[in-house]
Amino acid sequence: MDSEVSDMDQTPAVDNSSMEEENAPLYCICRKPDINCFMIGCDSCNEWFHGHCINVTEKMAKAIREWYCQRCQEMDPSLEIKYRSKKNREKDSELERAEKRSSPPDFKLDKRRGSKVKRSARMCGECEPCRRTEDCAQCDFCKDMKKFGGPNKIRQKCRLRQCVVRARKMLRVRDEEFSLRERRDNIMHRDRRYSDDFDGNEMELYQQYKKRNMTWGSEDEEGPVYSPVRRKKAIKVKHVKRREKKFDKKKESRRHKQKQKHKERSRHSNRVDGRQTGDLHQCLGPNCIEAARPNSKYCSEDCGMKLAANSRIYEILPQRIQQWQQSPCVAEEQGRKQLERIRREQQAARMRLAEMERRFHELEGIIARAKQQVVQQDEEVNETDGEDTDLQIFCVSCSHPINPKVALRHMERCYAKYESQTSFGSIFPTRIEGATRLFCDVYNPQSKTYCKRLQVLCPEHSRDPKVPVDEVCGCPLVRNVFEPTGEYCRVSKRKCNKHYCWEKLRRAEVDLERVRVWYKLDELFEQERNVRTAMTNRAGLLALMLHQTIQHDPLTTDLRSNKDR
DNA sequence: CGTAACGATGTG
DNA sequence: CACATCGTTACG
Repeated sequence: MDSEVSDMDQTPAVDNSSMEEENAPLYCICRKPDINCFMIGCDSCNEWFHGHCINVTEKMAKAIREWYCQRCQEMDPSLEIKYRSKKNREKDSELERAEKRSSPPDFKLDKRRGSKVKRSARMCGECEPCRRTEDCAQCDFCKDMKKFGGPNKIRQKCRLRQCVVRARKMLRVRDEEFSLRERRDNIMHRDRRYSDDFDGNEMELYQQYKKRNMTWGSEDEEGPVYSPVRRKKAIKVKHVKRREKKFDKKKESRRHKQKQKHKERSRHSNRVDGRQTGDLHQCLGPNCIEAARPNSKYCSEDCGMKLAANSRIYEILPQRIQQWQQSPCVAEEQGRKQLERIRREQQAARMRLAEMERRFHELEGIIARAKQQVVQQDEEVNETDGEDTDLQIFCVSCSHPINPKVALRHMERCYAKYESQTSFGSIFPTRIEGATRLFCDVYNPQSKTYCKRLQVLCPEHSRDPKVPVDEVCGCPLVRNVFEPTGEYCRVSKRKCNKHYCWEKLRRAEVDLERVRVWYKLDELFEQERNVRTAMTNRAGLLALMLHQTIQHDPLTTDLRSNKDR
């Protein structure tokens, strides 16, 4: 009997290794998990069987009303497979389909045997948790339930009622709640029971099933029993879509897992090798004759320190320092060059910054002067350039058609409207010394951020000031786009559509450039710091001890000859 | 990989 | 229809 069981275990093992879930519930004579194929349940023992293992097709099952497995029939010869009458077949088939053929084995109340315990894909029906009927009211899942005043967000069965065998591991009782040992014992015990459950002459049965294959007839061109291709064909339609996805994913992850396993294995073996060779050695300490401690090269810490001081610091280090000083350091040279370059760029950036600051003040001057202009009334006549009225413009923000005359004004406002609906912040306030009016920097207590728009351009935190009636536009007029004429637009600011918000835009232009230069400076500073750290760390104690430069004399050693040989 | 959340679905 | 609880998914 024992030998038979082990034989039985071996047969499916061929395939088991490739099945991803070690803990998936096993079914059928083949003791394999639910593999997405058509399955039929025994109405006596409630075990589920893969259709192809026992040569029952989905079509055939339609005609079956009650079905009993080989083993049950042998134990109780009165059990007979019952078929539907042709009349009822059509009617009942829909109903029965759900119960009989669902895969994985769906809910099934064991009414016939009088037991109240359910068996399902997630319930073995026999373990203590499965038999338990009351919720503990203590675990997180219970506390989530409505009846215990919870929000019903988790919606899982009480931890104490999660099946030991089939429930997903994460749902079972948490480790803290049971001592580890206790749990391990439980599981082992239960696993035994389960395989015992199916210990009968399974090999024999299997052979018999195989022999009987012909008697069932094979109308559904059932191929070889273990062909994976055929298995796919038999997947129950209802769940196919979802499950196929899952399958693909699992395949992926399995491949991944194998890789990981391999890595782990090799790492592990390395470690073991290293350890085992150092079994009982003499302490490596200078002049020490004691045995080394296990897992150490020395008999004591003292010896380790002594050796380090003697051989490493007093002997190796001076040599290394000498060696280091003998050859010129290429990296050092490169570092110096980089520093030079960085400094040059910094210089340039500072100049640019100064230039921008000058432009900044210049612009403010221009604006101040412009404000002193007086509004010229007769300009309004010239302003009526009605020749373009049939031209249509669409706002870039809201895409509404707008009058070209007010286009600038509209788009500016429209943009501001949308822009102020979003935030653009950082958790740090700006700290640039000596810079005036750059970032908005308004603090938002909700998101705990400081606004990082340009101050002049931030519609969220600053509104354009209301224009007094008598204010002049004052935009410096130009000829051929770039040549300033020295004159200013003298239309009333409220009416000037040509130069809408010109101060704002000009300021933004300057500020943007200033920000860019600051960024550049920041970047350069970072680079400088990196290069400097690299240079100071070079030829440090640790580096000297860890690395050494081998001096190849170019005259006597030809590196290539070594390789070519 | 575990957790939280939630739609889906079977049950009473 | 409410409830129980499953399977899936987004997320950290």
